Amino acid sequence: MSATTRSAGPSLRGVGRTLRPTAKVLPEHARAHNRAMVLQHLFHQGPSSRADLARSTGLTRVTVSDLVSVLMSEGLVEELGVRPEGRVGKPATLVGMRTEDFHVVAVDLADDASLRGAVMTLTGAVVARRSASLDGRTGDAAVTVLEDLCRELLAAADARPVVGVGIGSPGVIDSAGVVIAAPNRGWYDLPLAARLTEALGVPVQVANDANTHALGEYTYGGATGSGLMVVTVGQGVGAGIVLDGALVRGRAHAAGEIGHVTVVDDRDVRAGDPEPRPCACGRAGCLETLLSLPALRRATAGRGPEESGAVLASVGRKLGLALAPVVSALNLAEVLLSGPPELLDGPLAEAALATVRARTMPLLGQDLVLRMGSLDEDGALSGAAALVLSGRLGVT
Amino acid sequence: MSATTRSAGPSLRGVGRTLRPTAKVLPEHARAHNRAMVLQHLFHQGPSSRADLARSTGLTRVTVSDLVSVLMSEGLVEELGVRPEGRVGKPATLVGMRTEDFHVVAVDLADDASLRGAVMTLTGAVVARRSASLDGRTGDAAVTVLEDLCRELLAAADARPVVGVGIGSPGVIDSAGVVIAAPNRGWYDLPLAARLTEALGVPVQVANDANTHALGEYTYGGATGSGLMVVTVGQGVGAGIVLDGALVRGRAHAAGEIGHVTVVDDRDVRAGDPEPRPCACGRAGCLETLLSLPALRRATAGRGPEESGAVLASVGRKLGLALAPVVSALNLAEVLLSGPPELLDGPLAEAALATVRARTMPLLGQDLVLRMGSLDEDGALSGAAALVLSGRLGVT
DNA sequence: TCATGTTTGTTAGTAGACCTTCCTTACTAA
DNA sequence: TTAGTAAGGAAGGTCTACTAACAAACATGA
Repeated sequence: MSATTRSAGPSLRGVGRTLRPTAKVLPEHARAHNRAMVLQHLFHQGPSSRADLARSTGLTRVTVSDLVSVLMSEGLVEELGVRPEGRVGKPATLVGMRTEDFHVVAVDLADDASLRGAVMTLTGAVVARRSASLDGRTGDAAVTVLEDLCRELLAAADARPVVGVGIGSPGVIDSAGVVIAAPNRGWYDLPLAARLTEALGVPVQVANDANTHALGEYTYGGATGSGLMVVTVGQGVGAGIVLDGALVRGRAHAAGEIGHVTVVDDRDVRAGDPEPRPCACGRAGCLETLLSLPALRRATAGRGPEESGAVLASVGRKLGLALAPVVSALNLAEVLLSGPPELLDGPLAEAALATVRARTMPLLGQDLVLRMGSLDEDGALSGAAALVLSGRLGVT
Repeated sequence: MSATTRSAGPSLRGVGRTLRPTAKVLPEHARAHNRAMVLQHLFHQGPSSRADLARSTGLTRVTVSDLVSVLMSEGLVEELGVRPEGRVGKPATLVGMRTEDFHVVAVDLADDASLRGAVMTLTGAVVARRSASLDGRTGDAAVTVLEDLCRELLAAADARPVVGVGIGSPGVIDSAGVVIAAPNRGWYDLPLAARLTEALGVPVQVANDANTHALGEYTYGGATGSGLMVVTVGQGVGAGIVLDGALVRGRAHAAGEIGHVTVVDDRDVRAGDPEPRPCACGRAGCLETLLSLPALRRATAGRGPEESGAVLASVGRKLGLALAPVVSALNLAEVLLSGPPELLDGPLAEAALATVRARTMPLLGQDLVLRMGSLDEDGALSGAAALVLSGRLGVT
């Protein structure tokens, strides 16, 4: 060996205290993945032949045929006859996902006063609506209201099979559907998904409402999966982030809580900003004190369009200030705004985009898309439905 | 059916233009995953019995025995005799990863003037060092210098098998090791990994230096994988982010480019900040104009400790300003600083942490760890080595 | 009109990966 | 000495996806 210096190097043993979250993978998991891939293609590309599916997935025709026959035996997929176009060779028999013959129950808990629910097809079309009033109930009583609403919706599903129940709720919620903390509902460490699954006899998925929104935009809105952030503006301000097709959860399942980032401080006041407003979180100057619906309505109330525009633009700049570091750090492809277009889709969005562009590397800001989400007022429900599609069928 | 309204729902067909990046999974991929899991445990927990491995991985003893015998036939693992402690039952025969009998070649391209390289064991101990001077060469000439350095290092590996070559380079680099753009080296769309793999006959992995740093802290430094950000301070400022054990790449492979987030603008000047300095990127007031090593040295030159402390604290506040939205959006667990401790590990880090805490939700900021990285001056090399471990053996 | 080539979907056989079950080995404890 | 326990290996079974080969059904061109 040539002249060398052998140093100790970083210590290694004992590092093991940080247990890495690895899980075994069996062939059957591979099978489940491939099965989900077939469904995914049928869902997004529409009816296809088995040979088409084989080409898109990279699997052989034999394997695809096998997967399709299983899916057909479960009723999830059906044959639709031969493809009309005349091409050379044996005509293809199309198979399609029976998106209209299965239902999903979706519930939106974002509102403090009432729960909104719907029965939807797998494509997100609303088949029936129901709602329930909370009347100030919290804790267990609120769970009972939710459970009753779910039963009502399940009954309204018209005897069609229900794939699952999806619930978007405010608060911090882990990936198993345990509500760690939802102060407005009085829920703490509540295993909501498990409890409702038990009570209803149907698989129930629960996630944060901003996260379900992001999932909904990804699944139904056609947003890019590599770097998507959805900012939801309602009573509060939240965000959901999808990277590489998966939701970002965060260390304490609290990813996306950007509503309480400080955007107005003493220095801003010295530079000309109005005094920071106190926030429900106990501090002052949070993004939520400017960007939430109540704040926006208060700020624009009684003002003409021009004056309102200026106010909204100034809020947009604050949003851009908070977004710029996130866009830079993650190299996001899309930032979507979800909320009333009359407030968000104008000077506010324009100012936000301009601010982000001005404060990030050209390479990052240039191709960034900042626009309104493609989902309408049922966005929250679509998100809850997407949660079920993702959790139960592997379709995103 | 009860009274229902059937609305159109979000359009679905045609969304398919956004092709989801799904890939088929075969049983052999499951095998590779499980094999990596066994190595992972041996690497981090040290020698274990086959039965131990079976318990940790969830696989059966039979399967683990099979995997271990394959790994032994490849020489990566060896039997170490029976476990000394006397317990009930047949004594366990320990197997261990031969971390000292394999080498990794690591090269750090962060410096503009010279390339630093080392031969390391799998645990990150330096066995030999070599370096090469660029003398202003760029483009193909720079690649030649790099290739020669790699050959020298491979020759210095003392006939022990080299698992691979890891290279951390500035610039935007995709996951296949193609340098999309590295202006300082004059590299654009250069398939560096493929070219060197071909030339050297050894698998070569190339990634952004901030990303390799993050990987190094995760692998060797024992940082948590669920929400880690490493900010590297050198000629410029970069960052690497590890979420759920995987590097964040971003839409254009440019994730982590936080050096050019604006942190000083006209408003800050009105509030008392000095004029924003022009940045190499063409704009002004970027984080890099304050936090890069040249900037920090310039700002503290000729000042006493107290005055320097104040300057460093003000830079730390700016860093905290940029970090707060990222910490909030991702609910990060750890932010590590990499660079000279005499500049970073004092008022600067303290001010950064205080600023982040003050500007984020208590739940998010409270448990956040902001500290110096655990890797020493060889951190860049360890990161490049970790890149090889990750890419070639699946060990992180 | 008829042979030819193409594409589809199925059948049969093979290799890989993990499992369950059962056995031997080797030790501790009573 | 006997019983109990744990480690490791051998045999056999199931599941998964692959390759190879083939029949069916069409378009095309001589």
